Amino acid sequence: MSVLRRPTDAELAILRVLWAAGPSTVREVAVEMGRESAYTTVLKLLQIMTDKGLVRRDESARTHVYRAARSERATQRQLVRDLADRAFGGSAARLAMQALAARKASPEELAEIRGWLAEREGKREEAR
Amino acid sequence: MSVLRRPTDAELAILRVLWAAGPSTVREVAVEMGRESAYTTVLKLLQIMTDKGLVRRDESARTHVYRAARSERATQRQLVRDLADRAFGGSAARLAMQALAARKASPEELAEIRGWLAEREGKREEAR
DNA sequence: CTGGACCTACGAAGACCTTCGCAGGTCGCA
DNA sequence: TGCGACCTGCGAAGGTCTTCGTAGGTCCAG
Repeated sequence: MSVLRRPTDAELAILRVLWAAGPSTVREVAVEMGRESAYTTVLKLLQIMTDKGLVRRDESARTHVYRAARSERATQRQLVRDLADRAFGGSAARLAMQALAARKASPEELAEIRGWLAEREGKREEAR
Repeated sequence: MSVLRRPTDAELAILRVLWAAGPSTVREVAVEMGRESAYTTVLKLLQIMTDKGLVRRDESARTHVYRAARSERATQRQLVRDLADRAFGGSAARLAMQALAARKASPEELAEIRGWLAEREGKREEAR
């Protein structure tokens, strides 16, 4: 288990599967990822990720079962923070604005954000 | 000039300097980055980045002058899109929400975002 | 003119990432 | 019992990233 680092691309692809499908075997992950990578590639990656602490392995059965060590949300936050630091001078708010500008958001999503901001505003008012 | 790829960490650190300081020589970039990396490391990176098309080099003088090939904004958008695809199912709006939740934004920033959303809302109304 | 300060180019080392083949063990069914 | 299907662990190849020393050229102050 080495230092905490952000997941690499291939690792993130595997985490996505684990988050969506829950605890899975190597084969399940490999199938879910299509035929893009060989079975042993997925296996190796999962072994490495276990060493890094990105996933946990249940070895009680012969066929091991892997699950993500951190939640999707927590990982997303880490990635966002990381990107904010590397490319937005540490400002997650500026990152958010670029994100909203970069891609059309659905009306539902915009509404959700407005709601979130309103709630936030409410809290600030309370704090006075 | 190879395929289009996202800038690596070290490359991004250099781009940050170029965006902030404008066209610069290797020495200027190296000084700006402190004593963390040797002069020749910065030089090599800038040479590689020139090959990749990330920076442009003016060789008219003996001491070359480098400038970022793409604007900070455009690069930020690329990075945001990339992260949205890799970790947010392609939804930049969900990324934006995580960003707002991940770090406290200043009131000014929140106000700016509200303003932006209001403007957006206005456009939608207009479009009816 | 000559030494020191500077510049670019190059090559190589070492660390990671990603890929996959192969070896060797286990399981279950015909 | 024996064979095929499966599993894990291992090792190595090939790519990228990052680092920096060294070589060789230019410039200018003394």
